[in-house]
Amino acid sequence: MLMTPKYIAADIPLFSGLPSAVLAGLDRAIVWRRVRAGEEIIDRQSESREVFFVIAGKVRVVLYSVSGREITLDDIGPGGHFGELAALDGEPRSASVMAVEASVVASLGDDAFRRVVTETPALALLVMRRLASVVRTSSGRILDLSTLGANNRVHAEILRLARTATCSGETPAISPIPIHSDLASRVSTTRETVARVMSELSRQGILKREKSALVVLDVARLETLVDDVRGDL
Amino acid sequence: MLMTPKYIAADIPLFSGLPSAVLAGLDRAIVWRRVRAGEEIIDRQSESREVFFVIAGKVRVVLYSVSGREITLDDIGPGGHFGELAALDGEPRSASVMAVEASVVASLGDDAFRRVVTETPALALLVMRRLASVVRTSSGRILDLSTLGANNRVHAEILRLARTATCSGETPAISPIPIHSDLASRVSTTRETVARVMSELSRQGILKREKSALVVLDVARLETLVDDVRGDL
DNA sequence: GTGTGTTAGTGACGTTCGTCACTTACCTGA
DNA sequence: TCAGGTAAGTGACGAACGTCACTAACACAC
Repeated sequence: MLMTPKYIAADIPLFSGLPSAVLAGLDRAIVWRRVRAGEEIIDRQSESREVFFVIAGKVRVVLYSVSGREITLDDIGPGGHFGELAALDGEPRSASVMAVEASVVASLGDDAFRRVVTETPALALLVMRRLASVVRTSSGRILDLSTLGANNRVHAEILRLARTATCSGETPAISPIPIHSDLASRVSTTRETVARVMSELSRQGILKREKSALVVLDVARLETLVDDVRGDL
Repeated sequence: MLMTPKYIAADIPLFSGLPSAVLAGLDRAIVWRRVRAGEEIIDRQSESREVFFVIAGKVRVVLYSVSGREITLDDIGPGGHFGELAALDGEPRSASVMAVEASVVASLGDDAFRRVVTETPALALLVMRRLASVVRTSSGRILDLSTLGANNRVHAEILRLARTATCSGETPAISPIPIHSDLASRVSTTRETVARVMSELSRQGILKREKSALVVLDVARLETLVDDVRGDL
């Protein structure tokens, strides 16, 4: 679904600092696209090499097991980019990406991407930092998968959500309420396990499901649930 | 354990193509070090920021669970480097690194590293590609941890070892025989599980433990063991 | 030889959690 | 208001596998 170019290269935060000559070149190379919720942007087994930039909306990086089970690696919002791996090393796509909401994305061919990145040291550094951050989260996830049981991974994930949702010392309200199956896909377990863990947390008075938010009543107790088992192993 | 500088910056493959003026500068900044087998090079909770280059020997990147359980992320040999994450983004170390063999490593401060990387586009590209490759292996591992049971992860790992050990169509011999607990740490299971899987494979005539090598007698059957369960999930 | 240390191999047991099979609760549109 | 679709909650069951507790095999030292 192509678009009349309402957007320009300067709208991509990663490129915002570039000299206007470079931006002009990029404008010619960038393809803008509007995608519907659920639409696939990168297919794991495609031969494409472009880099994508999220302007609006939200996309999800997923892995599929042969059986069709879905593993969520990351969600990327406005200002983020994805697809650099194939553009950098020329290998096949390592994951699939789909829009979770209606989104606007820009795409840039691999050659153009490598050129602009190598020409602009500051940009190269940004890309490297983004890669570094992906490596860090991946390592964290490997650690979780290796040392925590499924229940505790759910605990840990709720804790993460609570921490990012909360403004300051207030009792955190996670909103909108995450879909259980999404949560399950993020921590590599099943919908049922997530439901059971949440029931149990409610029963213990740690969590409360309200109309439109998940309220974490007792963060401290949730923390000990995670840490204890980490230590017990 | 410092050394008299028997080595120079040009001995680091990553830097081999640099102009000699840059190399001279690096020579002044690089610290050479000889480490004994088992010695720790990076401690996860240290504040250091240097990048290290492996000249000789072998180092292992590991994560420790709070309980002390060890998770191997990667082994790095001559020509490889590690420690870029902290040097790039200034965050704390994400993993610990120790020498598995007596090794020679070079280290470069984070400022100097960022400078030389941003000054040299080709170098930036190499670093990005290395990061990309780390992301790819991490994703693969997350997939394995999420979709494969412990037994099948051992199968998959033996298969990987067999594939890299074999020259061409011959029956692959893995040598030296990997230590069970090392293998276990790489696929996040226990020593006991590895031993049991190997016994079972021997019983089925797929694997044979010889004097100084592990011979994979039936690669095809090993492959189906992995793929079947990937599909069955 | 005998001692000490590391690596392997294996049996028994119990927990965890994925799977299956339902029921229930919403929401939205006709 | 009823249908149909999606999300959530829960019970029962069983396999997988981590843990514990040994024994066995081999090495190197003295």
